[in-house]
Amino acid sequence: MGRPPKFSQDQFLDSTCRLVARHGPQFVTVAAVAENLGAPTGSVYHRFRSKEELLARLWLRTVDLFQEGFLDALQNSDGVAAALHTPRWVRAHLTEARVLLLHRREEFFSREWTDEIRDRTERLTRDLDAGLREFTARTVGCVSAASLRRTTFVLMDVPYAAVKRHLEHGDAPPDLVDEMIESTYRAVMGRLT
Amino acid sequence: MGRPPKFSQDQFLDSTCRLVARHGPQFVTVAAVAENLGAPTGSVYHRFRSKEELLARLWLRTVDLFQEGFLDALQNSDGVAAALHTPRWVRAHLTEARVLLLHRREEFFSREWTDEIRDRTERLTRDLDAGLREFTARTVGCVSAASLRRTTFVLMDVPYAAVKRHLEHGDAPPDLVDEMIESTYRAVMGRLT
DNA sequence: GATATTTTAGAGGCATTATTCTAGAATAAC
DNA sequence: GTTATTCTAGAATAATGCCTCTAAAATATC
Repeated sequence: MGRPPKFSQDQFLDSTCRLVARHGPQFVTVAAVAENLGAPTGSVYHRFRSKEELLARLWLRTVDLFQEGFLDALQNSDGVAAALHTPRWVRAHLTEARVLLLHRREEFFSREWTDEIRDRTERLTRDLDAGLREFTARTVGCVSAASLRRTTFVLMDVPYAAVKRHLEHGDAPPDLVDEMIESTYRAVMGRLT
Repeated sequence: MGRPPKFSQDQFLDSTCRLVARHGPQFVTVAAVAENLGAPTGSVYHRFRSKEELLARLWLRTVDLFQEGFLDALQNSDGVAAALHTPRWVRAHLTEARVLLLHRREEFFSREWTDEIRDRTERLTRDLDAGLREFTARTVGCVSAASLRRTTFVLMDVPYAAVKRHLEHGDAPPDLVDEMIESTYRAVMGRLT
């Protein structure tokens, strides 16, 4: 009952996503988010308590989207496929990729000021950590600090580095990127794979 | 002649550097920069036309500091040494490294609004580009788009990625980082070195 | 159709923070 | 010592942008 909503929570998140991808979080204003959607500024506050909550939810939604596929690849494929998940995901989600990979979490929200936001954040880092540990144990054998650092490097840091330069230009990463990621993977992980 | 300055331009830049390293550019206020130095806020405007100029000059000064050593290594050492310049520089300049490597240029200034700022920015990118091209020509032989991308990857992207995770925690990068950078270098550059 | 509820719509208040302004202090040149 | 100059000192001003508030609109329930 009541007047049916014209603008959903997701629509505001989509609008924010576009603006963040284009200009970065610091240049996003509540007025711009609303205008980009043709909504009045006040309507934003019917869906989100504050600008910070809006940005936090955009961040969490985007990490969710990325991480789900990554963890799946980590469990059900070999290491190379998991390492290549990043460039593939980026090609399929250019806008979201710019949001996720060109900015740090602190640009979106500084403290967790709700139980829900805090829980979701913690769950994401815990799941990622667990996935990496499980993969390391299965692939390398031991989960020393060094071996964990090594798998994190080849599965996350290097793919991120390879893709970043292209995202900054607004381009999709070329095939060469996949090739370099794979070479790096084999070099650092050695004969273990 | 005139009253001798109590606070120099560099002192304001140092103060800004500390604050940016700790909290990021978006949380730096002119009042905080001045207070951090024990200066009145108005004095900032005796040295800089605006907050944006202050941040722009900090960025340029920091890039200068990094790039000088990097280009030197690129010309006078082998590729591995050039790739290892990043972790070494980071260890020697932890605060400046957090400024340079945890933030993008756009967080400091968006447009070049002075001839001087524009010229310095352009010179920096031109010098870097020239250095990378020269190195690629000398080491690989040809300077195709692919070979240039490859050298950029192993000399800049990978070292940056390897170091970033540690900088976020405020730690100096461990030796393992150098080892991974070197492995990656040899793997991607192949037998050419 | 009356009422309760939820939303649109957008103007206005309010807080933060960049910038300017005035007064006075410190120094060099004469 | 006087003057011109440059700076400190910090209060006053102005702009930006988050958030709130009131009015009206749209719908479900009775």
